[in-house]
Amino acid sequence: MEREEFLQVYRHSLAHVLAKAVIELFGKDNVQYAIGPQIADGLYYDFVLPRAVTTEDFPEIEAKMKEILKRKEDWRREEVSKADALEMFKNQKFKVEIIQDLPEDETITVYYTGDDYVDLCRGPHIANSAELLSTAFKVKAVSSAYWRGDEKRDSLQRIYVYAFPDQNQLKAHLAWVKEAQERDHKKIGTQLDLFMFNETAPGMPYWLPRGSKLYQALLTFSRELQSREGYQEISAPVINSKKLWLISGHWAHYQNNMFVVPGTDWTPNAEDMMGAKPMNCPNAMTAYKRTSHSYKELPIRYSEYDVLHRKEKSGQMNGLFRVQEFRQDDDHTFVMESQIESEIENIISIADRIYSTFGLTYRAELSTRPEDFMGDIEVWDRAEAALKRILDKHYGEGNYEVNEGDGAFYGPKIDLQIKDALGREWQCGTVQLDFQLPHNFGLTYQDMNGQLQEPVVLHRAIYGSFERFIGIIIEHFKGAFPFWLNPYQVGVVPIRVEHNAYAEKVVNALQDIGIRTEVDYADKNMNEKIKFYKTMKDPYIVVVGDKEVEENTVSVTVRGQKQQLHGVPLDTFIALCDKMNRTRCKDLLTE
RNA sequence: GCUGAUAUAGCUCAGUUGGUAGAGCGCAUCCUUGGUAAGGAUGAGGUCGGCGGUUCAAAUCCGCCUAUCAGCUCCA
Repeated sequence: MEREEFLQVYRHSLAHVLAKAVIELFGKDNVQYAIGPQIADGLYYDFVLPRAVTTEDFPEIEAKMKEILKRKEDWRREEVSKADALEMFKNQKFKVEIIQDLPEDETITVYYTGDDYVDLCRGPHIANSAELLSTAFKVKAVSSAYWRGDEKRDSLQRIYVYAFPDQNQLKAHLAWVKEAQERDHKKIGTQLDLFMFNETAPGMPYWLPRGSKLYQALLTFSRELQSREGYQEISAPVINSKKLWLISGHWAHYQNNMFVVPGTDWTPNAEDMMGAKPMNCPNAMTAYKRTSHSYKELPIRYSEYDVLHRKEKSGQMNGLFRVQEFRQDDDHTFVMESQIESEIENIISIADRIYSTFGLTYRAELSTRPEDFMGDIEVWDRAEAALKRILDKHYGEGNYEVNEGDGAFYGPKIDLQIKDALGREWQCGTVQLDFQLPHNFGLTYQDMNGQLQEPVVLHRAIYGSFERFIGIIIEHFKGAFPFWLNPYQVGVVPIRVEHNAYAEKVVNALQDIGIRTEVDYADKNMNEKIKFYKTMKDPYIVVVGDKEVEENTVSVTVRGQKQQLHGVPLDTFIALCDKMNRTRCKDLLTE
């Protein structure tokens, strides 16, 4: 905790130093300074400046900050009235706005750093700049940000600074950043030939032969698990006419994010216009509605892996993390209100099994009723209470976050944030209750008294989207995937062409039990073959030559290990692969 | 969409103040018949993201467009 306080005070104080440095570099009358909070790895400050700051300015800014610290100026706290504060900052539009938003009787504090720089601030701060001399900082980046995060308001230049208590911690952090860059899934994706993009389809990945195999392995895993839990897979049209989107509400609320197909006469907004689906829900409702349902059938779980399209604003795309075409491991479960709790419990247990297979831990977040909610408040209350019971039971009270008022207008939700090997968090899984869509589509079931009731719909995804999830696990595993997931699981290397026949026997035996195997029969140096499979991070590379042919064995090189296993009986190796494949274990077994 | 940046061979990148392109890896052919991450030789491959402009001359300077990256905002 002491370290936390230290970071807060120092980083926050450094933000003032950054602002002071920028003002000195650009001239007091040329700078509007907005706000400068501390963040996870340092701080930032937002400015309006006469020109764009570039990376070439960074050393100068750093030098100026150091120079300011060396002046060892005293920091002075002063309390001022609102009127005084407004007068004091009359040329600073953002400060004026902040002050105006404060209550009339609020005591406003300002901090002086030396006599020539003052900033509106709650504090606390250091007493003298000398206290910052031992800290380590480095300008990280500059980017634009909107005033108060609103794209309709002023665009500001945000200068980010890494800040740590000492050089070693800064160095360690920079090393971490470098590690993250090396794990970049776009880079590894190219190296391993998993996927690509083309200018003609922005944000729509091409899955290449190797990437496709990985994709299919994830799909198979999901299908296996879910079919055992009573999920029934369906597939539905990718484009539907406007009629459907009017019922679901997407035409009114989501049209900007939809790829729209004009009708036969190309008239805008004509009745025969169609839209590519951004979500599976409306078609799942349609499938449910095809017939009448009894309470005895519920829950009905329609899982779906269809391709979805969502139009993004340019500048929003980011490798596989944010795309315009993707597939979710989606499901819509139709339940009675009384079944919500047990159904969600089951979903969480599936999520546990999926995430733990990858060695990913996660954290749950509950989002509750927003102000503009729709439906019956009592149903909301009961549903939220049920969700809390599940979360308390599963994670323990207080071991999950609650975002009050952050739910969707149609129902509360639980989001699952997974944590990767570098400690970064990603939102993947989501479980959302929906009281609205069943109503819009007029869905019903007959209860035991023969009365028509409206089912509740549960939307859920565990990987989230395959695309994003693959991006995450590429970085999590740094491209060295577990055996069951790797595009090719075994690479076979015959030493000379005379060994091709035996190699073929090995390949066939592996393929017979469903092991994805590649082999190079070409008449070339074995080192080249091994090198390629190593580059591709194949978990096992099997070399066969005279000795292996004679003894019916294989020589195995295990990914990430120096020594090889010689004279492994072929049957033993096959059994090993089979075991690893079936158990989906994370580590590569050697015996 | 906004701010900044980038776009040269399949990949990773050079290309100095404007004088129409290079390297390494990869690929092809031949030699080497190899026991675990680069054996040797030769060769193919680029209208320098697209369209305009300035200039005797543009990968290089200017404008517009497209895509991508770092962020902001939003999201799976």
